[in-house]
Amino acid sequence: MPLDREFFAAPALEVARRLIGVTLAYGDCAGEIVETEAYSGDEASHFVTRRHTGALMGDTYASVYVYSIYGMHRCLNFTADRSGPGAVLIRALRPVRGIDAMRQRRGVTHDHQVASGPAKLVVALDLPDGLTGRDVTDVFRLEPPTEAHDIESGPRIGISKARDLPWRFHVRGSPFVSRRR
DNA sequence: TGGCCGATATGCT
DNA sequence: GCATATCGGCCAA
Repeated sequence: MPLDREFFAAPALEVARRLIGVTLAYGDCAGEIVETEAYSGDEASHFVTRRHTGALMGDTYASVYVYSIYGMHRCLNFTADRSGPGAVLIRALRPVRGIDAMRQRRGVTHDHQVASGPAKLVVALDLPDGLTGRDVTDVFRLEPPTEAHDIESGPRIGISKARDLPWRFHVRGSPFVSRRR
């Protein structure tokens, strides 16, 4: 049974934690989510720093939110929280299906470099423009974990504000997570 | 309308 | 470890 919209109605922190171990499928490709970050109304959140485009975080849950950064990268989020601003950034996947195609699009040889970063996974999955605002469950298929994972949390990566909040989650010891700076 | 900044990735030292 | 590519979104003016 795939996850439904209501999975995303919970606060972003809870959704971020619960997405670890979920298998994300798009087209012929799929990967297990091994790293996420939660954003809500905090100072690092696009709800604050991109008030117009980030309004989606307050207006919706279970919507796709893709943003671009540094002119050349795009990152995938799912909005969350039915009663407040929330989104979860998908930061890394362990490739599961369509691995050859993903390797080729990324121009890498090893599985652990295919989707070990938020912008990398967008390239690996070959996500098109125009997904923002679409219903998550219409675009992706999300299968819940079959096993429990050892989940570690820590500060979010690449932000200058609210660095103290431990809102990043990842599978402890996984070689498929993004590398810390 | 211009200038600044960023939830990044990569390649070089 | 550090520079840098490259541009959308934001706000001040």
